[in-house]
This record gives sequence, C-alpha cells and structure tokens, in this order.
Amino acid sequence: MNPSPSCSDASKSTLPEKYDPLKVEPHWQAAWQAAGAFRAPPAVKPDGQPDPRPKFFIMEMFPYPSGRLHMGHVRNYSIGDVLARAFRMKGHRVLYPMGWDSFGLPAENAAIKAKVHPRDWTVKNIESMKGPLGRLGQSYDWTHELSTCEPEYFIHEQRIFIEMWKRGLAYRKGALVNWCSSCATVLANEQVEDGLCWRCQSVVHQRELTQWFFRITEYAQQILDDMEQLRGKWPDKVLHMQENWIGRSEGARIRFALQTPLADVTEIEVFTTRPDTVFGATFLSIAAEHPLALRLCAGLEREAEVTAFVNKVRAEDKTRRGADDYVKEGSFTGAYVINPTNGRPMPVYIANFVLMDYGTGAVMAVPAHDQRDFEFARKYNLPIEVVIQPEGAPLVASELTAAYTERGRLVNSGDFSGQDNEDAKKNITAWLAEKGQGGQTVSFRLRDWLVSRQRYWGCPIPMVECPEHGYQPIPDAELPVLLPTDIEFVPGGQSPLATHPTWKQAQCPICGGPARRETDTMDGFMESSWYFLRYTSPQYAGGILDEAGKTFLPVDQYVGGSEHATKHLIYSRFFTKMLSDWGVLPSTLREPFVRLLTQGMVLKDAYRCAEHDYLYPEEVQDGSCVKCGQTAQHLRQMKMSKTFRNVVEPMALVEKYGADTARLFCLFAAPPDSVLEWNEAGVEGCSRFLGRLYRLVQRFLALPTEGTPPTDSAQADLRRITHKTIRRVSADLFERQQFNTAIAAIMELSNAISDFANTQTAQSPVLRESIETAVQLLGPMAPHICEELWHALGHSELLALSAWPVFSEAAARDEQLTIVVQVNGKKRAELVVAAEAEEAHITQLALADAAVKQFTDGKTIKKAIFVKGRLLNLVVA
RNA sequence: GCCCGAGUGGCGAAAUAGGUAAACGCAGAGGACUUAAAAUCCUUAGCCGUCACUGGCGUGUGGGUUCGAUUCCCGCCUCGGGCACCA
Repeated sequence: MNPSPSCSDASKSTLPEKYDPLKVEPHWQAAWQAAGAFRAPPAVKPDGQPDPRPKFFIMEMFPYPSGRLHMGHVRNYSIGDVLARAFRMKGHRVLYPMGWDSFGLPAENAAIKAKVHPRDWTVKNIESMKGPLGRLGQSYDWTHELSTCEPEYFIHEQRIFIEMWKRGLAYRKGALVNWCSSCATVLANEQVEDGLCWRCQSVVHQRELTQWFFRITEYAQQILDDMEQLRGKWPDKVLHMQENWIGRSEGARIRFALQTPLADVTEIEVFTTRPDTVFGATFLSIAAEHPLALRLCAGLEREAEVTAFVNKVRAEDKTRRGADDYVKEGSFTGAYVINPTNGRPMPVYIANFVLMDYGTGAVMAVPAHDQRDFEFARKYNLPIEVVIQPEGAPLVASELTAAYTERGRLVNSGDFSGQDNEDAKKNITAWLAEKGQGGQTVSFRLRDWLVSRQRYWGCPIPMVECPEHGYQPIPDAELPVLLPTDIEFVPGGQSPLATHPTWKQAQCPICGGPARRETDTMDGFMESSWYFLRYTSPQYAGGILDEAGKTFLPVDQYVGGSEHATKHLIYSRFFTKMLSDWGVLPSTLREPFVRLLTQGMVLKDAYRCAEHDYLYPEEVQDGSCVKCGQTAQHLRQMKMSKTFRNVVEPMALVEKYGADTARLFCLFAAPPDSVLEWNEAGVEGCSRFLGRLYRLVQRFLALPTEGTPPTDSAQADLRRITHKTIRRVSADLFERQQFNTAIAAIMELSNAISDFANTQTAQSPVLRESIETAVQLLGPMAPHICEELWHALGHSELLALSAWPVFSEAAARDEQLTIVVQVNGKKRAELVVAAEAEEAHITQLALADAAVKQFTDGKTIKKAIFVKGRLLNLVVA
C-alpha cells in the first residue's frame, strides 16, 4: 500500500515545520480506510491456509444513537481503540466492530415532538454519529456494523423469543409490575433505581398486569457459579454487584397447617433461612398480596378491618413501601396455624413489610431472633420466645431490647435443645422433611425478567393470541414481524401498536381463525443481550452467526460502564448460557466476555450563581457571575451534564487540538477505571507533549538505520531506557491496562531522547531506534501524529500495521545500580555500584561512606539486611 | 443499616512480590530567546529548619507486625459506589 504523501513525504524525509492536526488527521484516516487496515482477518486466508495469528475480539458497549457524541463516549472508545490497535501491532487477528443500539424511547419521543418517524430520526442520528467516530481515529471494522432496529437484525431476536417460548423460558404471568407513567410502559426490576425509572427518573408505581417474562431465574445458579471464570478478569466491583443482585440464600421451606382449613387450602408454606429457630416461631406474617390474605378472614367479624388494611397496603407503591419512614404495620386475620414442631397455635397476620415476590410471600415470625419480628411482636403484644442462647448470660425474653441474631445453642427446642444453631439448621430441616412438613431449599433475590413493553419503537413480540388456541408463535416463514409504518404519534398513554386499526388483526397459525397480534414490543435490553454474537457475522441470513463468525468468540475484551453491571451484563451472560444449551453456540462457550474493563465517569467543575443558577465557564470571571457580579459557587467535579453547564463538546475539542490530544488526555489524566476530572490545562499539556515529540522527530529524520552498536555509555544508556520503556509500555497495555502510566513512560523516553540529543552529537542508529520506538509505542494512543512521524522517518508501510517493538533483555540490563544504604531503616546514602557487586563489597563501601559513618561510628552492627540490587540496611545499637 | 472501594504535594496522579515516597503531567517560581509578547527551551520545586548540608517531619487518623509499611493486620474518621424490609 502506498498512501499519497500529501502530508509527510517519505521519500524526502521532511516534515512541515508546524504540525497541523486538522490536516494530518483526516489524511491518515483516509489512508487507513483506503488500505482496509482495520478489516478483521478471517481465520482462513484467501489462499485457503489458516491464519496462524491468535484472534482478538474487542468491543465497547455500543451507543444509543442519540445523535450526539459526549465525552463519556470518547473516553470509552479511546480505551477500546488503544487496545485494538496495540493487539493488532502485537500480531493478533483483531475484530473490532461498532454498531447501534437503535430501538428505544427517545426515538419515539422525538416522533411525538418533532413529527419525524422514529426510523428516520434514528437513521439520521446514526449517520451524524459515524462521522465524529471516524474523526476520533477509531479503528473500527465498519464491515461488521449492525443496527438493532433493522429487520435483518431483529428477525433473529424474534426467533430467539419463539424458541424460548417453546422451551418454557418465555411465559406470561399476571403480576404486580413496575409502571412508569412518563414512559407509559412497564419496567424490569433492575430498571427501577431507588424507586425511579432508570431512563426518565420519574416515580415508578405498581400495577397489576399480565406480561411476558423470561425465566432468567432458571439460570441464576449458573450465572452465580460461572463467576469463578471471571474472577480476576472482571472488576471485583461488578462481580460483587451481580452477586448481590442474584442474592442467593439457603434455607428451608416449612409448611404450617391451618387450624381451620379452607375447602381447598390446608396449610401455609413459608421460606426461612433460620429453620433453627422454628421452635420460637410465635406467629406467621403474610404479604397483603398473598392469595390467602382476604380469604382467611372471610366471614369473621374482623373481615372489614382486614380487607381495608389489605387494600390500603396493596395500593401503596414500591417507593413508598421501601421508604425509610415506612411504619411496620399489620392486621390479625383471625386465623391460626399450628407450629409443626410443638403444636402451638400461631396467629396469622398480614404484615405490610412482607414481600409477595420473594420466597412464598409468607414468613414464620421468630421475634426473639429477628429484628422485624421483634418490633412487630412488641407492637402487637405477641409472645416472644428465646430458643437460641449465646455463651454467657442467658437471654430473658421479657428483657430483650432487640432480637438476638448471632450464634448460640438451642433451648426450648425439643430434641434439638443443646445443639449448636448452625448444626440445628441442617438437623431440623432434615427432621421436617422426614415428617413431610418441609425441606431444604434455595431462594434467589433475582426475579424473572419482565420483557414486554407497551411501546412502538422496539422489536415486536412474534406471537398471536387465538381465542381457541391461546398464545401461538408466528410461523417462521412469516418472520420478521415488522412494525407498521402508518402510525400517528400522539403524546401520552397508549402504545401506537395497540391503537393501530388493523395491525393487530392476525390469523391463528393452528386453526387459521382470527387472532390478536401481540402489541407489546420487547425490552431494549433484549437487543444488547446478543449483539456481540451478531457482530461476528452481521450479514449472515441463515442464523445468528455463521461458522467463520464463531471462530472469533468469545469477546476477549469488553469495555464499558459499570452502570450496566446488573442489567446488560447479567442478561448477556444469561443469553450466552441459553444459546450454548441450545447448541447455537459451542457447549463450551458459557461466558460472553473474557475480560471486562469498566471506565469511570467524566467529571468537570461547575459554577453556580445564587441568582442565575448554573453558569457556563465563560460566564464566570474572577470567581464572579458576569451577569450580576455575585460570587459564583465553585462546585468541584460534577458529572458532565447540560443542567450543570459543564459539558465539553468532543468535536469542538477535536477542532481545537485534534483527535490525538483529546484521546491522549482521556487516557493520561487518570487510570481507566477511576473518574476522569476534566481540566483544560491538562489538555494543553497533552497537546504540548505531542508538539515536543513532533519537533524532536523533525530534528532527526535522516539518522542511519544500521551501523555500529552503541559505542559509548551515553548510547548504551539511551538504548537501555528505550528497551525498559518497551517492557513497561507492553505490560501497561497488554496486562495492566493502565494507559496513564504507559503514556508517562513514553514521555520519560521522549525526555531522555531529548537530553541525549542536546548533549551528544552522535547521529547513531541508537538514536533512531529510540525515536522510532517512542513513535510506535505511542501509536495506539495518538495514532495520527505517530503515523505521520513514522512515514517521515522513512517507512512506507502503515504504523497501524507495523510490528510492535521487540524487547531485548540484554539491552535493558543495567550495568550499574544505585544501592540505597539505610541505618536502622533510615536512608543515609546512595551508592552506585556495578550490577553484579556482592554484599560484602557493598557493605565495605557503605561503612566507608561519610554520611553512613556519622550514624554507625562507635556502634556495633547487629544485623545487616541486603536486598540484591536495591538496598542495604545496617541495624546498629 | 449491610456490603464493597478509596483517602499520597497547590492539582491530576505514580510507586508492577514489604525495600530510594511523590515518576509523568498541570499550575507556580527563576532564567534564556524576543524591541515586546506568545510559542519554545533550560533550571527549580512536599513541609519545617539551616549560610549550607549528609538535619527533622511527611502517604486521612490512632495503634500493631517488621531491620524496614503508601503497601500487611486491628480500631476510628471522611468521601465515593452498590444493596436496602429478601425473612
């Protein structure tokens, strides 16, 4: 390949005096494009021979095409691009794709507001985001691009849905669901954050609706178990969040017989993690939503009171019920159950803190050993019975001020009295199982995934409902089910699909009779649960992915935000396991993402005036508001947002400094996983560094490429630093993923080259090697300027495709070392010695050192600690 | 409330197996170049003391382990994140 040298001229080895990123960057972007430099090489080469290079599949979390790129994207994609470019140079077959998460509510809102069709709005936004991504220098292989709102994409999603339905993994269930009235749709549990909608932050209410669910709980244990494979490769924080979200707890189910059985119900089953305390259970609490809540009191004089209480609790939304000041209340149903361990009658209460969708919606109350039950018992004067005694002073029920929840020995527990409570858990559970009263069980906090959405701009659920045959899938030949295009978008309420005059009219695939087409669409998280698979073969029509595509799996490196820890990342793991079980993916492929890097947020200072609220930076002068002169409040490091008026526009930044500077700053200012504090002076600093490097290279374009090895110590030193830098940067990029230190190392090398160039006259190959190494090592971070310099240094092939510098142990070896001499652990001197110097020799030198002598004279050396190559510590007394 | 993570110069940060604390960069100070400025280059730079140094102090805080602790252990404080009646 021979890029047109309109910027640097390789043959003449000259560079324009001044570096102009706005001219140079687009030039090399075009050259990479023309060379197809970023096309993912297939496993089998065109000549039929296998490509021996290891594959490397890297991707970032794809964006929702809002039409605007923000700094968070720039940070995310810079990190991904560095890794993609570095691994490419390291000799990997890199697949680095990009796509669009293009179904979703904003498109629909835009349709209502601006009267544009969601599709047109989305397609236009994608177009307007692609340019800026290219302008950043992202090395994506666009031949693998996908957009999830396209029928060629979502037809596979509809097939997955149908397969799930056939396997009982997709089902309909009437339940209390999270309803966001602003989005006019339901939400999955993980999409409710602090009682608010994850998308629009409005309060979520509960509604009784029948909806489509995915049985993700079926995979809960596997999702938990397979985290072992991810440990050390995913951030602990994310694994921990998933663990908490899944919330596995071991316990027992215990059945309590009703004292007065109903016609069809004779007992109430509870879930407990404390079967060891069952002898101390003195009442039963059930949820207001429990099917027996209203039945137990039927016909009793308490009926009206209980019904009123149940209705009151049922009407309260989740936010209310989770609030700090929510008062624990209950109502006695009038019914009793029998404690199977001791025959004691226990009153059954409705309690407003018992959750219907965890365990069985009923709990045995042991007030002596559970804080909630304790408070409840005190409030309603229910008996408290101690059945676990700690070591030391025994507990007396009437004197308790709080429940005792620690370990101890059982008392008042029949044959189990005297046992350690941990042993008793197992023993009592086994005993109850033997009696047919219960057994060991596991409960998860994770709930099934609610996937139906009452919206238009989503993937249609490919089902019809026949009055005769119930829900039936659309026959495969009729897929994909497309969205109707003749839609009028009106604000508020009903899904346009439900109100469309004809779209929902369909035929039952079994009897051919009229059937109602499902008007719900799928949750947007459905598309992102498998897009990484589709990236490998986005054009393949025969299924989700083809055989060649499979060779790229799994994703070796995924880069994104930790805000998806319990949503997207759990769903994707669920899908991978499911598809692997079905044989769509190899049976050994159980996890989608080998390594995960979660980048931190981008923050910036904000200013606020008492009168004019948040101010743009240019509205603040000398700490005062330019509008009214009042002192502006300086708020440190707030999340970048329009509200705070502290947003930095990526493209404005690129126009001012160039993409390389923007990338470099994002990578240099902080380690990737911590917050990035935006700071204009820091950006200037990065820009200046690139300028320094440019001028440095400019001075030495015509150095000899070959010749004598280092002939003096200055050259040997430079060579040593060069190779140490190769080692450091390689480790930082390929193992540690610490780009800030990689850049610092290259800066040090650049400073060393500069020092050498200023003091030495040798036009040596060593100098050339060091300069070329610096340019290559920086290439993944600042690809354009490095590509320019690389060609100016006389290379005709692309830096982006050049081979990563090879580290030489011999060249990096130190001849002399600085040994720190400590006396009693305090540094007193430094000695420069030959690398191979022995302890005895160093000790001798140390004792002769004036500074050391000052602290050792007249004292005896009791002990000497010698750390080879590092330090000598003399312990004196 | 419970569970994680983090606290290092004026600022962002570094220290990769317990071994020179502050690499690299920003801001600052001084100087060179310039009629001047910008840009650039050089020097300096934790705090205190000192003519000076090879002195003292110093990684949120109080203890501990160690010849030696930013690093390991225990208590406390502050900040950030996650979960929050999960029985």
